[in-house]
Amino acid sequence: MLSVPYPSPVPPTPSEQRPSLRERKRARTRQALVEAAADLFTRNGYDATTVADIAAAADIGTRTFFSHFTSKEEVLFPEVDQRVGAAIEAIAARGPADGPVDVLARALRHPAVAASDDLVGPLATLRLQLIRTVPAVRGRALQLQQDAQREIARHLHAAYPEELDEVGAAALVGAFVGAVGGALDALLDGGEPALAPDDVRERLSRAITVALTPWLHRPGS
Amino acid sequence: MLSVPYPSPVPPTPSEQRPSLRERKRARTRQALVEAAADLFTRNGYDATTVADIAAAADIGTRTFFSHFTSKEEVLFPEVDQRVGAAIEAIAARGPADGPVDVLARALRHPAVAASDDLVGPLATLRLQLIRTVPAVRGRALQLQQDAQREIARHLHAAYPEELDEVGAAALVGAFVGAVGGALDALLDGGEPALAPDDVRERLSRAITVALTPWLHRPGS
DNA sequence: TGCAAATTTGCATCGAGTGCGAGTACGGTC
DNA sequence: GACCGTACTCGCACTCGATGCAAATTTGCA
Repeated sequence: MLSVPYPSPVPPTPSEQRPSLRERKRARTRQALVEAAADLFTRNGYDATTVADIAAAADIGTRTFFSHFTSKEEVLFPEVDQRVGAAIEAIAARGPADGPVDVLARALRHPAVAASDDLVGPLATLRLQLIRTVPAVRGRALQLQQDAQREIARHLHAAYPEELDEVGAAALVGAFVGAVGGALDALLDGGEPALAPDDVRERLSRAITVALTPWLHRPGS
Repeated sequence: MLSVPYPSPVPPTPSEQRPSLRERKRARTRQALVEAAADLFTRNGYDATTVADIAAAADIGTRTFFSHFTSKEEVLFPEVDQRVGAAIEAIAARGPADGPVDVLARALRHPAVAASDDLVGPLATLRLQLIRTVPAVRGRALQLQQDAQREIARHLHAAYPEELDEVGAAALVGAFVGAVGGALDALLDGGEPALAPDDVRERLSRAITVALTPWLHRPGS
């Protein structure tokens, strides 16, 4: 549960300062949208909630919603960047004795599958449930996961330029994420539509164990 | 083109006979939509082509499009079922000496990653290009891939009930598909937006080799 | 020939998402 | 503290994907 220092949006980036009033205000609005959306999705369902509803609940013009999020689904994935960042940090913080597999295994323990977990906050449970029930949300989650994979693969290759070429790194990361994702999917399959955070946490841990066992005994590649 | 004496069973799918006139007609219409869509997407681009355009080009009412395909993206994936079917066949046709890994490796050689390849027909190249450039199409492709994974995992578990439990099978399939997908993604990364079928075929083959190498030497799980 | 089921299609409607342009708030300056 | 450039807000009009509904047409079959 590492916290990233500053969100630093797009503007000139006050290279190491407290965000300006304007930025704080914008962040607050954004947060209000996320919370309003979570509340409405929970109470009325995803499809039954319109963007206009969300904006109204956050006391914001409908049009403004789309200046914070490019689509309705996006509001469910507010902190993707930080997750990928955590995985990349894990790669950077590797020990001299660690091989690619070790590093990846450790990286997955923290930020995990990039979109299916994150058991923190009120969004987490809701998000997981919507991923499993709303096609549009699932599609978006899978896209973000793929983006994260690409990013991680790039860094992994950079960390082990001699052992892993770009394709090999991509294959390895894909195998890891695919294995954990598949296992988690199977484990979640039996559960209720709305799973308790602790239950999810437990199952995720089990999924990672199952998925990684084949590797931990013999370093692939 | 031989005609078979028909005992005329039930309306829903004469499961092993020549399709009825109604069904043939419907299939023809469907095919016309696919071809019209492919043509328009190629010439004008995906976003610039509306569903109404497609329907008009196929000389069909706009509303009817949605009785054949549930969404605009769907028209790019007309034969998913057959692909998954091929993979499942490969599992069913396994030899006595084959382990799960062998079977999967063979299954992937034929229908492959379910959505990123299929190098046959005029749709293939176009589809691959659109998957890489249009978010909506990519999202849909990833969903179909995940569905296929689930299905294959279920069958693999059924084929090896003792060696693989459900979660293990899902993890294994996820690892395979993830590895191939990741490798293919990396290999395609350098290429042009529109890749020649032969090029894609060659790269896919290479991706599978790279992805599967770690397993081929020692059966995981 | 005639009826029941399936298909096609037009029409109305909803909601996501975008371009445009005016209004408003903020940041930095003199 | 007033001033101006810039970023953010937000209403309006509009396009397009998608769905419900019901009438018209076609096919299957007795």
